[in-house]
Amino acid sequence: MNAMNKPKYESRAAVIKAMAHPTRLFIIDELSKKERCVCELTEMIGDDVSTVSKHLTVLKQAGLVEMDKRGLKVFYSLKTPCILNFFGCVESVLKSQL
Amino acid sequence: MNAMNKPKYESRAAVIKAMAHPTRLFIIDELSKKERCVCELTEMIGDDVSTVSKHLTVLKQAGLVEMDKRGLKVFYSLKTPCILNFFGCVESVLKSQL
DNA sequence: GAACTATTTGGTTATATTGCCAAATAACCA
DNA sequence: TGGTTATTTGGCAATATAACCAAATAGTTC
Repeated sequence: MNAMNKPKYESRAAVIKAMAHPTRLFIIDELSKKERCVCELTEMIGDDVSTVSKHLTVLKQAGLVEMDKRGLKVFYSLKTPCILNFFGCVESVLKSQL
Repeated sequence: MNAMNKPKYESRAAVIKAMAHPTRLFIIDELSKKERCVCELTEMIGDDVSTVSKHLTVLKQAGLVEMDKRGLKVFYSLKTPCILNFFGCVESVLKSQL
């Protein structure tokens, strides 16, 4: 017996998994204010550029951000602002923990 | 330079990570309809009971579900229904992928 | 074309997650 | 007490993730 529609939950999980990292949540928060190039995000985060670049790739693959190359720089922006509504709920989960 | 408030994003990521698995998303969906015992969820999912039990532990630790032991059975229920609002946004991300 | 800057890709290592089986625990019933 | 059912826990193997460094790529400028 398997009442679970796997593909449906697998595709949802892929999107949510892409958000499930502190650095990527920070990036989402930051991009909700304005677009940013990789160099700016790297400066703010303090990790190696290659690490930040890989996080951005994960977010892009999930369809959460999009990129725009202008000259040497690549600017990333938030594609789906509705995910921001979610953070309020996450905060309430955290508060209910205490 | 590190402009990222790490603890804030780490605690948020912990909650989101708990959701980031197809089986756990299914459980959340199911519990949004009504409480369920481990045996019912296991039957629907089709994995080993121990696997389902561990998924439930992850959700409980994150503060997303709560349990109520009655006799031999343990009933789990959704503690924070606001996370359901999020799935609509996830679906729109998936649609924008095509 | 050479030098420079910004970003991505490849490779390696360390750590975390998942799923199964077997064994332990807990509550019920005869 | 002994047997049965429901759930959790421990342990193991397979796989996935994350971070760093080094090297490759792409676009600019001289």
